[in-house]
Amino acid sequence: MNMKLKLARVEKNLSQQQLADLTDATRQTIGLIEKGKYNPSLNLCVKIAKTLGKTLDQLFWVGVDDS
Amino acid sequence: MNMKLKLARVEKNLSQQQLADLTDATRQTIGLIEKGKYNPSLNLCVKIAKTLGKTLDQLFWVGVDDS
DNA sequence: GCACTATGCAATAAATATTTTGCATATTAA
DNA sequence: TTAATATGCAAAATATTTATTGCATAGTGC
Repeated sequence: MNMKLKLARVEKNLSQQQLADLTDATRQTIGLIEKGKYNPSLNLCVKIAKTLGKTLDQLFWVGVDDS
Repeated sequence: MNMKLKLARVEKNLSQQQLADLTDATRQTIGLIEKGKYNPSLNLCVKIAKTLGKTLDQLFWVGVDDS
């Protein structure tokens, strides 16, 4: 479950469908990534991060300072 | 051409083959990623970054402060 | 109740990452 | 010269992401 991604999306008031449209993906793909069900490509990760105003690390890196 | 990745690997004195072994990938995959020829999965990016002691952003993010 | 949006889940198809194998060149060391 | 390492390139096979489609449920507002 990628909480950081879900939180960043909700903070921007975007639905899964809207984020999918903005990143040339589908709703299913976004949903599965948020659920941690798979393993997106780097390009898609970058698109998502830029769309949400975050970096790769902020959305997809398991940092040492995670609680 | 992913220079940041190549530089980080060479700084660690690793061959493409050695990095591939450490990340459960193949030499070809590492070579193609360094050449910018494709689009690795997030999991592989994370493995590579951890192996090289870097973060995703340091290897795969096109930062605003790139010269 | 009824329409509408948001999300989850699942099967199939399509696209593409990754592996496997082999051969090529350049470099370095014995 | 010969052996060994490092890298590039390419074709075919495999694995996995991603798209497509459809149906289900919960919530909201009319």
